[in-house]
Order: sequence, then structure tokens, then C-alpha cells
Amino acid sequence: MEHGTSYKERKVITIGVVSELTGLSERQIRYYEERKLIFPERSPRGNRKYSFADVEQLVDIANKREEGVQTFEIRQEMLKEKKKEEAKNIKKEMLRGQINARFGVQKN
Amino acid sequence: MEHGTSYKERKVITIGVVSELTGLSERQIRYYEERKLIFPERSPRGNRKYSFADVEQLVDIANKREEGVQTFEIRQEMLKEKKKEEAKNIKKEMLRGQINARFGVQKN
DNA sequence: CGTGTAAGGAATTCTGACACG
DNA sequence: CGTGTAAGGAATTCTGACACG
Repeated sequence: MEHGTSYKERKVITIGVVSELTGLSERQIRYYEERKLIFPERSPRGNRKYSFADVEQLVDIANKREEGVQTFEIRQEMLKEKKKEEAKNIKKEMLRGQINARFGVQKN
Repeated sequence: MEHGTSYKERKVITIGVVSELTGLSERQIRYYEERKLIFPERSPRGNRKYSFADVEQLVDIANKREEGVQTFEIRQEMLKEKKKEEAKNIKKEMLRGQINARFGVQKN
């Protein structure tokens, strides 16, 4: 990766565009941030900037909300997902460690 | 593709962010549009929106300009590139036609 | 030709708050 | 709890123009 993040992860979209893209109001988008469901970056002046991944996350949140799921519960589910991901990554790293130990020591 | 365009092509970035990303002034970015080097979309209200592909294009343009290449010349080069792409695509389509003619008629 | 800048107006975004439920 | 809204201010964006070169 040339810049640390892919197009999908780079935070470059302003809240107005996110609102158009998701159909959510800016109020809703800001509230979901308050509830720690979404984590925009800030421009120098303080404007929120979102990634495509954030937009997709928001669409998921919107669907859950329509089903009546509360933001608190959505947060719980997100944390579970995150742990699963971490477990996966640890397995990968262990495997990599095994391979390096036997076949050589390429950093990264 | 789920929406006609990939993350790279979707026009969602405002001119201020493009300016930060490229280091070009808004004035320059608008001028390159005037010279038909770049083609942002417009939001409902009229604000320009760019894609990551546009951002990369602008970086290329900036490099050419530093070398003293004029916008007119840059445009010429772009048109040449475009023709090459089209020629490639025509070849692909012809090949596909050949295959369909011999082995079956799957549309698309 | 390519870019800076001041100008004026319209739309954007931000925060903190009140409202309803 | 989740969302709407009015409030006031600061930053954003737009266009058309003058300037310099």
C-alpha cells in the first residue's frame, strides 16, 4: 500500500455527501458518532470526514435501526465482530511466525 | 459492480479536500477543469465532486505543469491515451464476438 | 497562459440546547 | 432513546472579474 490505506478506508467524504449517499440525516450521522458506532476523522478546521467503509457501516446501522435494534446493541455486535477479526489476525501472525522460524527471517 | 462504479471512480470528494490531497489551489483545480483536463460531477446545489481517480489525474497534471508542459499539451496527451484505451477495448470486444460465434450466445 | 486575489452571496458545517416521547 | 429543529457563527464553495505577465 502506497499510503497506509486503500480507497475504501481513506477519510475524505464530508457529512453532506455521506447524508446523500446513505439517506440518513446529518443529525443521525452525528448521533451515531456520539454513540461510538462510527469514527470520522476531522479536517484541520474541524469538519468530519468519512470513508467509503464508514458509509457502508452507516448503511448497516440504518438497517439495524429499522429493525428496531438500539444503538447500544449495535455497538455490542460491532465489538464482537471486532474481536473475531482480531482472533483471525492473531492466528495469521502465529502462522507467519512459524513459517519465519523454519524458513527464514524476512521482516514484514 | 454493485453501483456502476468502484470506490476509485465514485465522485464524492469536495474541492477543499482535493486541494489538501493534491497540494493544488482551488483556483488551479477549477482552471484545469476549464481547460478540460478534469471532469468533476456536481452536487444538487452545484458543488464540484471528484473521485480518487480525479485526484490521481490532478497529481499527474501537477507534475507535467512543473516540467513546464502547457495545459493544451497535457490535453493532447490525454486524448492520445484515451484512444489507445478505446483501441484495446475494441479488440477485446472483437475477440468476445469470435468466441460467442463459435461457442454459444451468452449475452454479456 | 496560468494563477492570485478581493467581492458578494448562497450553502455547509459545527456545537449546545430545547422538544417530544 | 433517537431524532427534529431553530440559533449563531465560522468556514466552504461558487461565479465573474481584474491583475500580472
